[in-house]
Amino acid sequence: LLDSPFARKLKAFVALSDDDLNVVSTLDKRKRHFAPGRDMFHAGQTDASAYIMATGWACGYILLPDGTRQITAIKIPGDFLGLRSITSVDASEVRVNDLFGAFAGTPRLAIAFLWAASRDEAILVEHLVGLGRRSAAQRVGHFLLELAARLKLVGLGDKTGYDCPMSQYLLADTLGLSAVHVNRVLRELREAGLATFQQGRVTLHDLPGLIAFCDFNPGYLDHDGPLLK
Amino acid sequence: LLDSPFARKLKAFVALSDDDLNVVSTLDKRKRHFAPGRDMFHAGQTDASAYIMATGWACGYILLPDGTRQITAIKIPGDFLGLRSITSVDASEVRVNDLFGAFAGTPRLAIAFLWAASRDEAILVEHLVGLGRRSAAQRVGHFLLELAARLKLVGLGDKTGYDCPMSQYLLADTLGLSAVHVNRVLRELREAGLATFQQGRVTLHDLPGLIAFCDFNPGYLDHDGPLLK
DNA sequence: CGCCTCATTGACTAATCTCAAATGGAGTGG
DNA sequence: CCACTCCATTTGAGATTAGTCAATGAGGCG
Repeated sequence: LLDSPFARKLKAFVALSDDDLNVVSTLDKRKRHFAPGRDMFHAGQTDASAYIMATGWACGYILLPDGTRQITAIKIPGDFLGLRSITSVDASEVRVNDLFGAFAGTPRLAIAFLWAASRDEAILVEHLVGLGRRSAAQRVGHFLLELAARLKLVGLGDKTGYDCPMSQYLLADTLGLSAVHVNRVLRELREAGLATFQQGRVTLHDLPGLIAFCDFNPGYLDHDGPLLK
Repeated sequence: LLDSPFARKLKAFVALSDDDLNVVSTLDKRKRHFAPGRDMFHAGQTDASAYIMATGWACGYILLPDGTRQITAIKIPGDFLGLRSITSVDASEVRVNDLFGAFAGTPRLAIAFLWAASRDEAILVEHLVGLGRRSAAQRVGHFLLELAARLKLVGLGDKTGYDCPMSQYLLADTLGLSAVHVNRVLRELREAGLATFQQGRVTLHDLPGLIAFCDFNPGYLDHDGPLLK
């Protein structure tokens, strides 16, 4: 339990005592399972619960009246969320009251949560920048690199790459592109020897090259924090 | 003081007692002034202060190595921020410790701050959706409508429109477009009789028409809250 | 006046989307 | 095992959107 993805992530950036970690593990009590494609939350739902992902991937999204979809966040194990599952997801339900209770006794834990929230916002901002000002190829590459870094932090993936359950359609709706164009860009990256996205597996063939190509700066993923904002 | 834009905004969504409002006004003590174009914060700066805007406009932005800029947020009076000023800005500096002190005695105030933070995130998400899935014209119109709603909440603007100090370049960097294209889109909106953006003034000639055209749903600006996330 | 910045417009280019079709694997029922 | 369907991927061709480059005005300001 002390080695859950969530605890792993917090430990990487906020010094937590064994007592703090024990409190974290008590939050992990109420386990729930979600089938692939199932909605964990609905828009506007004011629920007194949230979830910490243990296994699986999930995304948050908005549907527009013309039928298009924009994915607003991709969540992996260790992330805090209220979203929709992509793959089969195991998550711990956390009641708001439990959370406040946990904070009362362990202030460092509150700081860790604030740090995590601040990081989530930084990720959101980085996606905004990508949608606004990066080319399709840079956007795709940047996203693949971000996922690699986030997964590594919770102990997933390896030197060569990582497993990624997203279809090219999901990638398209995440990056504001058409699925057709995502496919073409992936081919470009593959032919340039930078990265491969195939059969549920992302392989980073030329990490330094890809980082240079996308102007990827991981600072936003391991920032100092938490900032107040 | 009880009628500052910030208090006004909070009051609109969270029931605050006179005591709560008095605590709010104590936060407004440390007034500061920022000249147009001046940076109030620098990237990555881990400062123990934040600001509440009283007058003026500000924006947050990221500069990319190729010289382009993406504006990540536009802030108006009543907003909470750490950013850059567009016009001359008056703001109250708030120390983190003061904030925690204020929360300790007035829990409803903490809820109000959480609500405001949650609303800021909803605005960010809506911009993300716009960049990813809306046409240039819808994006521009949607943004003009959002500003109208946000300004109205803090008592700025009127039935016909509002004053807006943004240049078309700033609008372009906010919406992920080129300044030239922003100009063209504004002309379209003008010729369609929907809205005018000229001489620092936004005039909404056909509000229902513009709302329909942009699929503007203000729900994200006055959501129930605060949600946990 | 001379020098800015911002707004405006035209002509052309480039990026991305849409439509359409072909491919290929995974499951399903016979 | 085979035929069939479903879904994701792949590719091509042409249309559309938005960007780039370039030039001209219009207004503010020393």
